[in-house]
Amino acid sequence: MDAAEQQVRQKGADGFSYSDLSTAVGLRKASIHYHFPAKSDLLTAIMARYGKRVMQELETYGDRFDTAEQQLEGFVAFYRAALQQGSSLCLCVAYAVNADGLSADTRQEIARFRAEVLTWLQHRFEMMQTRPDLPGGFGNATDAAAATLALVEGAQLSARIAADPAIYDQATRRFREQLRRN
Amino acid sequence: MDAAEQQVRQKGADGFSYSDLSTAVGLRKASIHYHFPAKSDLLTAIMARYGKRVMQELETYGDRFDTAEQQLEGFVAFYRAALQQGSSLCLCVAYAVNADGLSADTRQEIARFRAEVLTWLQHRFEMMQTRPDLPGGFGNATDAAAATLALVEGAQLSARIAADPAIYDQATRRFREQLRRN
DNA sequence: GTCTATAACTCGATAGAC
DNA sequence: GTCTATCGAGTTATAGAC
Repeated sequence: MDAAEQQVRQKGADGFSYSDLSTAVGLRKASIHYHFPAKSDLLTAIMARYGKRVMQELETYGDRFDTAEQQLEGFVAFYRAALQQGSSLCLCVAYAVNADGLSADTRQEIARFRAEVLTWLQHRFEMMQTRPDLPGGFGNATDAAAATLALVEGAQLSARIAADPAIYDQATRRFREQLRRN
Repeated sequence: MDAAEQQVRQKGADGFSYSDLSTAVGLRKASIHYHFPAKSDLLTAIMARYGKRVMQELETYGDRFDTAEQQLEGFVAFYRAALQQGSSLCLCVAYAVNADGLSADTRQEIARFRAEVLTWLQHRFEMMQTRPDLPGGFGNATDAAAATLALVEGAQLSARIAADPAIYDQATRRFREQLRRN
């Protein structure tokens, strides 16, 4: 599953085959079909595991960072780390383009993960709203959550197309500065 | 090429075949190969035509809108219109996921287009900077341009995954309000 | 320019031995 | 659980008649 996740995030759901995976893990195609009979089973399993892992990571930010601003900074940094050398994307971004070619199960897993991330983001923006003395207003918390997720995912895409992770930093700089100003 | 562009924006570069295209345009596969010998030729031609068309559209905004703010609002609306029913993406977003599977020519065409769009955006933010009396500061113009492109492309992705164009409006609302406040 | 026909290959998936 | 072998379908691309 590690190998499969890597392949999806680098080349998309349609961009790798059981044959590619076979050489990557040193097993034959048929052996992989034993564990994941259909490719959609594999794609769904990867997405479920990915979502669980990411949310577990985000939940630790409450302990590791004092303020909502720092937690949001951590969020931006986490998506930056996912870029690696500029070749890897967040899994649901990698899935997005071929969305209608995915199974209903996979799509549902994607939707569930995105809803959880949006809720997480929204809570952080709500925490900031309870302190109206702060300079950097981010407006409605739900809108701010949607905008933030779009920004980091769009920044990942930009960095990927340019094959330059620094593009991610550039696209998110303004937002990060706004957090620090608070 | 209209049919091919539509297919790419709906299903990605790897998500359609000459066979699909064949039924869409009422010609046989071999006839399409006559015009575009290799698929990469077709993908490059589509990207070049798309980039030219979009930039021509953006250039008209100077006449149609008085202020930089209005032109940027037009930009956000243009990317919203590209979404259609939530099924269609900006062409370079559709290309992005499978970026390393594309030919060097296609990648170069994508890079050229993105550079032109970023320059266009940057100029609008620079126009706004010359009026420091305005409330909504967008910071460094180059950063703002990168952030804006990332935002609208990320918003397209979010709307697409959710199969709901309204998500695009939500993710871009804050930015549009900031423009109107100027 | 468009067609039929087909080459050469890869895809996801299965059968059955071990 | 992993293997060899293979099926049927789909893929890009080409040859050659019209």
